[in-house]
Amino acid sequence: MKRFEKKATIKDIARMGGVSISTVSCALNDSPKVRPEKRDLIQSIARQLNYVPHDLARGLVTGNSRTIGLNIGIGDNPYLVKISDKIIHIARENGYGVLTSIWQDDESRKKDLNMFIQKSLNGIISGPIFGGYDSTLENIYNNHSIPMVMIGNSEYMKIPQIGVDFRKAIFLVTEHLIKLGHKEIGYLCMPQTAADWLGGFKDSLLEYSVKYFPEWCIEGLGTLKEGYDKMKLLLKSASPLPSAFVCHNDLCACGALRALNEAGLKVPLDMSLTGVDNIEAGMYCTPSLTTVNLKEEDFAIQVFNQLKKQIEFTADHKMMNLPNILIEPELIVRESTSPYKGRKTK
Amino acid sequence: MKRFEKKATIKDIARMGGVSISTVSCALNDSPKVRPEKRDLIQSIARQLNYVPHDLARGLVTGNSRTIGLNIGIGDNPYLVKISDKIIHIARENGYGVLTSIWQDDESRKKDLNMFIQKSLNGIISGPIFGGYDSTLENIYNNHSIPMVMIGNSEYMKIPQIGVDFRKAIFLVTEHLIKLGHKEIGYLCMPQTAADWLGGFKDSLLEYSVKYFPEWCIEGLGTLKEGYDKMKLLLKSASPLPSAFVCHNDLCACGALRALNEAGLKVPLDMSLTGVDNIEAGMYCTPSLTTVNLKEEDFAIQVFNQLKKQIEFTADHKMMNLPNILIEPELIVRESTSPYKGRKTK
DNA sequence: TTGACAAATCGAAACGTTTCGATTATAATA
DNA sequence: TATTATAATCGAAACGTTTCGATTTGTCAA
Repeated sequence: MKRFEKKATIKDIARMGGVSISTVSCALNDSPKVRPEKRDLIQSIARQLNYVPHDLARGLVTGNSRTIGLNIGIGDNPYLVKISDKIIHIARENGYGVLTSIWQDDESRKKDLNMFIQKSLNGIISGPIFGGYDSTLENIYNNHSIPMVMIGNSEYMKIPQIGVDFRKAIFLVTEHLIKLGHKEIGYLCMPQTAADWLGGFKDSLLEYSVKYFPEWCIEGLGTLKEGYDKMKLLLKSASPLPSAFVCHNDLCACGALRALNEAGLKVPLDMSLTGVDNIEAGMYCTPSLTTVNLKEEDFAIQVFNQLKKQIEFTADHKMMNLPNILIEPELIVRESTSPYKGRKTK
Repeated sequence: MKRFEKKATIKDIARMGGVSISTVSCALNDSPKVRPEKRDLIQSIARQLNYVPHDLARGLVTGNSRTIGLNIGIGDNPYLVKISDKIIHIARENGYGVLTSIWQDDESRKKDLNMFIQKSLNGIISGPIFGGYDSTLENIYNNHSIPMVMIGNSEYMKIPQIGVDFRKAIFLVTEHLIKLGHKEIGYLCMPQTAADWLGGFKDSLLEYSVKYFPEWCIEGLGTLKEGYDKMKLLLKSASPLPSAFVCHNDLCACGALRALNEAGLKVPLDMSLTGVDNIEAGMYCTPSLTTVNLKEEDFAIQVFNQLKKQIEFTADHKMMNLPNILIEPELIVRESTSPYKGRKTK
């Protein structure tokens, strides 16, 4: 076939092979109803004509687009990039195309989800949503019979969820610092979800009877810039400084590290520092980051599997109740934390 | 509409409104052929029934899926992630969904491209391909009448390309180092595309009459791990060391930086280091990286625009010859390079 | 040879739209 | 009021498949 020639259809094959359209369809789908010799003949004609099945037509009649939608807010975080990457990969291995949308605000998110509905996707993966209630997503879920899983976790939402036990993650790093002898610990926490993760932080302090200093608990997004900016702010205002600092992810920890370096402070000598996510950058920065492994590969697999289950259930017109899943975090100790050796004054 | 109810179609609206199917179609598409009052009535019925247009059906008849395919090998590189992110964003603003595939090897790549063809996409973006000849892509381009742009550049390929003048990029950083007085410069270069980029390196040396040391020209992929591993190797083998080192991207420069740190060498005092890409991690590591800005935003816009042009041309059955585009790189000097102060011996 | 039964093939409807030519309703003109 | 011209609406075909019930072909036993 040359450029600008019209595509061959099942009809062309039928004409050429002197058989009916339905026979061609069966033959191409390897149905046992068609005689092997005829099947081979038809398939060879198809090959000869450079035939490519027309998924739109097929989808229209079967009601199956063999495509899922991934609607994710990566916000520059390599952890979410990895998860997306992996999901796309697994989906492809399972024969699904992945329509991807990356949202930055709620409005674009809504538009994208509506587009997803129009395209009769087999299912939707959306996230991350940590805590709170997202009406956009829940409306889509309730108003359309479409399989969906949500990345994140929120007790207020009825959509099947795959999340990470962030509370536990924060607990782990905090506990680690406390066990190293630190007693003055700061925390850079997410604005929206402060409550739950902050809970992990406080739990840990409480369990080991360490005092909580609200003035060292700063809100900031999980980006390099925010980690840098907020740490700089802390360095300007606080003296003496906390001897250890918990960042809510590796990315902002790297930013904070930069701010500390600029101020001439050594990590971990002058201040221990921890992240969460176990991104590659945290392994190769100096000092390498103590962090929490959130097993992105496992995560992605679980996400896809839950969606697949739902797709199958829905196809069978069965109702199902999928349990929410929480990925268990795992502490990884590296160079950015060390035993307490006193606090630094500016 | 409740879960598991069948979706409303244009037919339902027609019945309910006591009009014909075609009138409904026109009304929903805001055609001037239908009387305003009737239009509003129909649209309100549509809203009431929670009607969502069926893109598969629409695509089947119009031959337009309003979807493009993005087939990209990001290989962990944040620069390519940014470009993808941006492309997806722009495409959405232009009303296109984006079917995404992330390839790691040529086989999965081929499979994904074939899926793209089946889905009757409006166009395909594929890359990156630097140098050499990729038969998979060119076959798809030649055998199917589908608009396509390629990310990268290769003189052997006939597909419209958007690339970066990497030769120039490498030239710029090398020149910068030479102007700082460095005369013994190493280079971590891409394996496949060594020829062209290496050309930029050699050009620069030649122009300023600086000697080329092939033993310091190491091949390695553009990942953190490779940067780290290869720099470690260099540190083990060479003494005295080069006083400056050019990495073919920021990511492997960060890896190399880590290796230098581990060996107790200070950047830039003991060795100047440069990257390419201007990723965020290079801004926030210590020392921050001297690099080359490849203007990913601009890049993404150009990619989409070229594809769009092609889509429009193809729709009009016009032939067109799009010129290849090369993004002009721009040197960014930061902390990782400093004037020559002698070489380090192990 | 005929009849019966299974296997292979076929025809037609259906999926949900768009679109174009035909038809009908409306308004303007004679 | 009759005639036209124009605007609004409609009917039907088409897009490329799948699928199911109907029909034909083939095989074997009587």
